Amino acid sequence: MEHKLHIYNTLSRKKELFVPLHEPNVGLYVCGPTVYGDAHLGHARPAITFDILFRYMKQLGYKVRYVRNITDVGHLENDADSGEDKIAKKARLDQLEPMEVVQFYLNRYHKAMDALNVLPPSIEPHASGHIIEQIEFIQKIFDAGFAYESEGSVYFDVEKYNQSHHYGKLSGRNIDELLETTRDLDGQSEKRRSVDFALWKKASPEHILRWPSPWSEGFPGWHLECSAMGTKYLGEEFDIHGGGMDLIFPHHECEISQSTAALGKETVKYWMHNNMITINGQKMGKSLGNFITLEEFFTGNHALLEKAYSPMTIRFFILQAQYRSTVDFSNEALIAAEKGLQRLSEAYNRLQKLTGSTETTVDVKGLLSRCEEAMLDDLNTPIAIAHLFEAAKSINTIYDGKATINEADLIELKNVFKLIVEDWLGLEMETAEGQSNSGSAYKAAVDLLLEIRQEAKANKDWATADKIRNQLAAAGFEIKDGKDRVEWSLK
RNA sequence: GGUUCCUUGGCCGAGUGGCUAGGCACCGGUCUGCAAAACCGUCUACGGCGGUUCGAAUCCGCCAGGAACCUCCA
Repeated sequence: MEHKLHIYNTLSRKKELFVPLHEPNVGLYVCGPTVYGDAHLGHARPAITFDILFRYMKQLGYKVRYVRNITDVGHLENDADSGEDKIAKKARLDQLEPMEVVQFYLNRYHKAMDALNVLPPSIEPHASGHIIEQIEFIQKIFDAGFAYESEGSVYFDVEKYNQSHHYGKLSGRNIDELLETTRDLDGQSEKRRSVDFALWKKASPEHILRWPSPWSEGFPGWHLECSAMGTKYLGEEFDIHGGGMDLIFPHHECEISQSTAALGKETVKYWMHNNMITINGQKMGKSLGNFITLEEFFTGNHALLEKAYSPMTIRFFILQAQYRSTVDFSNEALIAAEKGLQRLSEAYNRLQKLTGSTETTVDVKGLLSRCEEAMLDDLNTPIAIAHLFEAAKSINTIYDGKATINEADLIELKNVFKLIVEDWLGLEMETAEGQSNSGSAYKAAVDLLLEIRQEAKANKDWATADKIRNQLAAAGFEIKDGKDRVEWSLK
C-alpha cells in the first residue's frame, strides 16, 4: 500500500510508520464500554477517535476487522460491597436480571453511537459470552507457569513474569516502584504480592453472575476478556489495540503480560490511546461524578449545559482537537464548534449550487492532498478541518461572485469536499432547503412564500415582507437575504 | 510520595529550530428598506528565568502552575 500513515505507538512513545502484519488486512481491537450506565461525553472520545481510524484505514484500501468489546462481567466495585460485580449490583438494586440491565444500556449506547455517526464495529463480543475462552486462556497462563491458585481464585504472578519479561513496558513503570505504591485491597492476603492481579475470582455467596471453572464457581478477572477476545477474533498477533489513556495502567499492561505469558509472544504491534475529556480541567468520569451523559448533551437537560448540542456538534467538537491531547468541555467551546460546523454546512450547500466558469481563480486544487497529509500524520483531524475552512472561504468567495472556478475543478472540489467531510470525518452536513426527507411540495410552498415576499419588497410593502419573514422565523425557518437571492433553511 | 505528560492571543485549538494554522468572540468595513446571514479587513500569542544557536513557541536546565496514572474508569 502506497502511503505513509504514521500513528503514535504508546509502546515506543513515538510516531511510527504503520505497517500491517498481513496486508491488506488490519486487525483493530478497542476497549469498549462497561454497560451498567449511560454513556457520557468521555465515552464519545475513543468511539469517535477509532471510528476515524477505522474509516480512514478503509479509505487507504485496508480490509479492517474492528473488534470492540462489551464488558458485562468481571468489573469489581470498590466499595463496601467489594467483590460484587458491578452489573450484578445494579441488577439487584433495580430488581432486574443482570442481562436485562446489560441489554438496556447496550441499546442506549448503540443509539448514542448511531447519533454520533460512529460506524458499528465488525464484531462486538460480550465478555459474558466468552467465559470458556477466558478459562482456556487462564489455563494457558497456568501451563506456562505464571499463575497460581489461592482459595479458589487464580492470580497472575507478576514478579515471576518480570524475571523474564518487562512488566511495566507500556506504562513505564517498574515493579519495585509498584510494590511500594500499590494500595492494600480486599483479598490482598490471598495474593503473594500486592502487584499480582486476578485472573479468576471465586464468587462470594451474594454474587449473582458466576460460572463454573476448574478452580471455583466465579468470574474472570477484568483484564482477561480483552486478551481472550482479541486473540480469538484477530489472532495471536494483531496490529492495533486502542482505548483511553486511563486504561494504560493497569489494564493494558496486564493484557500484555497475560498474552505474552500465555502465548509466548507479543500480541499487539501498535498501542493507541486517546486522551481524556476534562471538565473544569479535571477528567470527566464516573469516579468523580462530574460527567454529563451524551443524552443530556443532546437534550440540553443538565445544570451545566446552557443549551442542547446536536450529536454532530459533539462529534465536530471532539474532532477539532487531536486525539492525543486533552479537550476541555465548556459551553463556550461547544457553541464555537456548533457555529464552525454551521459554517462548513453552509459552504457545503453552496458548493452544490455553484456553476462552473472558464477559469479557476481560487486555490482549491490541493485540498485533498493537504487533508491527506494531515490524516496520515497520526490522524490530525484539526488540521484537516482547518483546510476545509479554507476551502469554505473559497466557496463563499465564488458564491459571492468575486472569484470563479472552472467546470473540472468544480466537480473535483465537490467530490473531494464530500469525501473528506462525510467519508473521512463522518460529519453529516445539514442539507440545504431543510432536511432532505421533508418533501418537495413543502419546499415549493416555502419558495412560493419567499417569492411573494420578494414581490412585496419590490413594491416596498415592508409590512408584508416582514410578516412573511417573521412568521417563517417563528415557525423555525432561517431566512438569509443575499445580494440577489434568498436562502432558507430549517433550524 | 513515585511515574508520565501538559502550560500557545478574550475562548477553543494546530504547530517541534527560520516560511507567523484554523474556528469562535470582539472591533471596523461591504451588502441591505431594516435586521439577520454572507463577504472582506483588523487584533501577531506561545507560563517564568537562564542556556544552546546566526536564529527558539519549537532543543537543554531550573522554577511555577496544572493533569493523568499508581484503585473501577474511555
